[in-house]
Amino acid sequence: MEVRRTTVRDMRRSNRSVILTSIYREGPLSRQELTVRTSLSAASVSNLVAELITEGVVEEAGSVESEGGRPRVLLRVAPTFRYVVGAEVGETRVRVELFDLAMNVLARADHPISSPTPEEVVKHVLEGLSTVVAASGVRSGQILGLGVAVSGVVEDNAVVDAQTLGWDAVPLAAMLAEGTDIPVHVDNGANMLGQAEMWFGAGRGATEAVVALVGSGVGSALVAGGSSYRGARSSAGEWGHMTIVYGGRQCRCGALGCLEAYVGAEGVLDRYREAGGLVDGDEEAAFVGLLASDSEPAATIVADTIGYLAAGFANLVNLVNPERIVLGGWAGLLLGEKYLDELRAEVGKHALRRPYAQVSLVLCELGRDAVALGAATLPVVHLLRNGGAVPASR
Amino acid sequence: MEVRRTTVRDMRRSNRSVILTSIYREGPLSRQELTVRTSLSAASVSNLVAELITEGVVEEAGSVESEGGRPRVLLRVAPTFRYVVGAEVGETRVRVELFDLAMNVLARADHPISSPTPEEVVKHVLEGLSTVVAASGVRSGQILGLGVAVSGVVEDNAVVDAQTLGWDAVPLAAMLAEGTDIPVHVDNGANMLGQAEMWFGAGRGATEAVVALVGSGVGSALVAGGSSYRGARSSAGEWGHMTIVYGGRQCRCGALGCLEAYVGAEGVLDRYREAGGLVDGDEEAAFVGLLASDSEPAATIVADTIGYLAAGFANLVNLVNPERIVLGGWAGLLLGEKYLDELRAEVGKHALRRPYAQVSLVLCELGRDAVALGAATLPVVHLLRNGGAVPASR
DNA sequence: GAGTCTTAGTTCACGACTTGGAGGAAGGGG
DNA sequence: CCCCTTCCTCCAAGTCGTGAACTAAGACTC
Repeated sequence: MEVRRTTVRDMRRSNRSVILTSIYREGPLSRQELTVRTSLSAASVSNLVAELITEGVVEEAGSVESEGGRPRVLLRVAPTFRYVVGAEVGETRVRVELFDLAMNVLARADHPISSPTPEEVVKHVLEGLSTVVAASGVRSGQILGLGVAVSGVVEDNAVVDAQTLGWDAVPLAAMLAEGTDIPVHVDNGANMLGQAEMWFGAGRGATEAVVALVGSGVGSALVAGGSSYRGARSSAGEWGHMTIVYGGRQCRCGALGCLEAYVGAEGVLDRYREAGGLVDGDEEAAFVGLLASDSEPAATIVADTIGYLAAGFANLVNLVNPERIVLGGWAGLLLGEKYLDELRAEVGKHALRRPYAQVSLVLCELGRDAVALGAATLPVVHLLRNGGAVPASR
Repeated sequence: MEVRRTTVRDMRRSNRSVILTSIYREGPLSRQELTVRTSLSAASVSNLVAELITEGVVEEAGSVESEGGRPRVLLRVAPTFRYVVGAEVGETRVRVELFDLAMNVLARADHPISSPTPEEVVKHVLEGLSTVVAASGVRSGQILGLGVAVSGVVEDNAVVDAQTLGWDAVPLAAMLAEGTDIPVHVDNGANMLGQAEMWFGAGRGATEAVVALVGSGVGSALVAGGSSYRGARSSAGEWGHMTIVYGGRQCRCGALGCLEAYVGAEGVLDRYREAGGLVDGDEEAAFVGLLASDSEPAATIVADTIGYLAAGFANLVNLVNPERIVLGGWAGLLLGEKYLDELRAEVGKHALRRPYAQVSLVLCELGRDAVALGAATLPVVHLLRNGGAVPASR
């Protein structure tokens, strides 16, 4: 129950946002189609669109024949109106990518990092930013914002606690802002990958969904009402540390029986090793080996993993009743590519009939490099929400 | 990312709603306080309040001295502007209560029911409605709406699937609407109890919360952003059938290892019985007996129950990061009254440090009779959302 | 190739809205 | 009785979406 006043200005902004969002999300549209979709009057659509065109946010893009009369003029968000930058901060590298508003990659920069201290990361992100700006030839005033994805809990768009990086209350947004004039947004990596899948991948069209990521660790992004759910203090979605075997295996979080300890790649390989399986090479190679093996212990471990993972999904299905679950993460994809049907069937054994019948389980479509893409959508979300108004500064 | 146009009429309605909601939820307020809270201009507050007073929704309620100048006139929602009715449909009885807008009970009617067929329930709800209307002397045109709480999944405010009642796709709202002119709202019982706790009980002030109900079965109401989260098709919150012991005890839902099979009163007593405990009397008496017993098996069972329940809470804490968990349900209250501290400590063992530090675990304050109260808030929510505009009909 | 039909988009007067500022109302203090 | 402070209301100004009338732009007809 939100309580916010509305002024006549808010109305204008809101309607600009409605129009701009429709054009952006639902491809080129004519004014006439906009009046239908938004239920605004033709007069208002015309008026608002004219304003957006004057400002350069929207442009005409050919026309399409109508049903016998004057052709409809198609409108799209001008891809080169502004540009956005997305950065992915991993444990071993920083990747920075620059996109136009149609989310075409115009430039990319990767930096390996040795020790992921905040200072190091800030330095590499800023260097990457300079690199992609220079490489793309985009003037920095044309850049709408920099979205940064970090694997940790991000509160208030700014402060990061990341156990894997050893960070505690790092004011990353503020640190980055010291080195650039471009507006900075920071968010959690899993949420950003989820965001990318929801906008451009397997989540398109869904409003209630879960993007489940299974890699070495296990996490998820919850999507409620079309946008990511953050909980009270931004740490919602910690699906990997859900207790699934009470009193079971020790998890690296310290608790017993977490889902991650059973279906995270590390946990799976540990179980395989204990069952007498042969684990060699790096984690990913070993995981592939496990899936390829037709030995008896391998089959058991894989079957068990599917069972545990299905129970984890079922818990999501029961608790949040999503319309779609999108499985991703490198281990999740490897498993899913081979055993998606088994997984679906197994979820049915653990979930309640009704919500199970309403959910579809699908695989991520974008691959694991979409994190920077997701991060780059942060400034775009901002733009759409503001109805295309860009900060007056600079 | 919602897309809805805004007109100048919406603006008015929205601002009326903001003012009315503030007055309703934050007690008597003066116009001056309203300008501060809503950030509307004094002129608009005055204008809107005048309108609300003319219509009778709001009334002046004394004045309070200001800081040296003209005293502030307090405003409140007129308790007798309209009335609301809440109904609780249980397996063995139907309870109907009539409230004024201040949620004082003016009349109550209970009907035992033998076989909870839809027809029977509809009949008893309508009879209860007549009874409370007659007993209270309220004209039926003054009744804003009838909220009905059913223990089952309620889609679109209307259609009910309830396994415990043996109902499948029962159009309860439509059936009730045939027997009365009063607008009917139907929702899930757990959500309604949660709603009551959020507005008038242990949930006040929280916006991200979970109301966990432990009785013979186990369920919950998820609250996100101040209102109940329903998921894709209204069945969110099925916390009881979360797998918590993979491959564990058989649950009545058919799956293995559900939380309900361990912490639902029925499951607890089954475990007690298997451990050699003495279970007699009805379920509730037996449960009280278990808690009162100082035998060795009883102590073990209770300790285990606390452990399982804590793991269930921890899963909620990790996944949805609530600021508050409110424990209710008759068994939950019995357990909580005696072992709340142990429960809190145990949750810490299963949950991640960060979200655990952000959540508070408290007991329900309203008792189990608050379901009808919660149901009666449905029409009130409607009224507040519409800014006090009542349907013109009748 | 002029006229006509159909659909798309635009212009404009109108009513509804919020707002800032001026002014009135209501109490206390000298 | 006057002045001060604070709360509240009235009014002119500015903004916005809307419906109706109007223009634009193709296709179709004869």
